[in-house]
Amino acid sequence: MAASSTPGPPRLRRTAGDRRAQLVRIGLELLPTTPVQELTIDEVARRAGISRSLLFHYFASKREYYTAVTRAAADFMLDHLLPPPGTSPEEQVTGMLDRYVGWVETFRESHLAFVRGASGGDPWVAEVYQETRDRLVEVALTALELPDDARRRQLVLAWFAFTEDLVGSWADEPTMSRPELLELLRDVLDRLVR
Amino acid sequence: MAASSTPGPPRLRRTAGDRRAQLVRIGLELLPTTPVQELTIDEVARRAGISRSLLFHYFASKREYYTAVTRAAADFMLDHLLPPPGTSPEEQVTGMLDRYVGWVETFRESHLAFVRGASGGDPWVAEVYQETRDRLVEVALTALELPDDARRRQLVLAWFAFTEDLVGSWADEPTMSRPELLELLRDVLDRLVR
DNA sequence: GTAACTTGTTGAGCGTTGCTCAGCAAGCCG
DNA sequence: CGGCTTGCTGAGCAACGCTCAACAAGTTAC
Repeated sequence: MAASSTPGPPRLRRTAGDRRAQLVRIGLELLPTTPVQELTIDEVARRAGISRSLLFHYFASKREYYTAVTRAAADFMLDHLLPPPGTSPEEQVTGMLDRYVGWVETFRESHLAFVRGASGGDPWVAEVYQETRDRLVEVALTALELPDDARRRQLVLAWFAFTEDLVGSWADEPTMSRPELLELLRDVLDRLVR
Repeated sequence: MAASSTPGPPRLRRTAGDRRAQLVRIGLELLPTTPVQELTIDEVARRAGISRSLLFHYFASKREYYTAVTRAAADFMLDHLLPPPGTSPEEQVTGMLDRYVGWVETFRESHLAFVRGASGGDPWVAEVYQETRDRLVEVALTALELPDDARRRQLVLAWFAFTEDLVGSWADEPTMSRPELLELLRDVLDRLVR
């Protein structure tokens, strides 16, 4: 009734790809302020200007939706961190470390949201996160020119946890200079894997 | 109607304290299998053999309930980890480390659930977790006989993240002996705070 | 013993949210 | 024009958090 008397904005019809991309993008925009799993379908649909039902047309469940959002966030981060081709191993390590600190400084909220969402209990999200970390460990060990055994993997992964935590609190309250921080992190890593 | 024809178990009336304790205990039992925030009032009430309404009589909201459960879990862990009075500083440090590794080995699932719930997005739960860690940092720095400045705090907290991660994956796949693990952790901590 | 009072306890019901389904409507082809 | 695909919606269900008025099991006062 209201619809026929108030035509409203002309119904916009998008291609499947466009719509999916838009929905994921909205999820990414909401990430900094909302834990992934607490994104409400209602809110996302409202922002996209579509009905709840349509979202379920593209994502079979809420979980599938926020997993897609998480994956997009992970890919975004990987793109930012992975070393450009053709750099020396040493440059790769220092470069990644530097970019990682920069990343946390710049996308503080988003990064926290990602890390949190990851350990926040949902196995699907955790898996995406684990894949991302595994990928980074692989790249790091290659750049360090060290063999990739189980023990070293564990140590580098734990060092990631250390780094995430330290850079996070350091960004809140800088208790040392940026170069000092980078050197400390690098130093801990070196001692661990050798 | 059904109630009058089927008297069922005689309605048990408990004191307020008993009831609260029972509800928190049920929450703790559910913790290993369920992220705190996903505990459903229905499930808890069903296990306690009471109506949903009664739970809301004791806890004003679901959040208040699972925060109480989290706090109980944190207290439980602190009781286990804190050094007994009258031990030397050195014994305190090694003892806590040893007990912590044992803790993760024994209560693997529960501990993961606690850590996860903590970083899982809810500020209230995160606060309980932060208080717990702060408390541990304080004790650790005292035992190490080192001053308690902002920088050292950050480093010890980050070392906790490192330790949690490493002990967790080590428990899954032991890539070194237990004494080696303890020595490595202690070594990293020593180097960091000195 | 019973009336008054406190308080542990419940059932009915509301609003929100994840999810389903039957069907409308916009573009494309014959 | 008729038929087809497919983006899209509205109504509605089930589960969940939460409220509220009222009941009933103990306890105290007379």
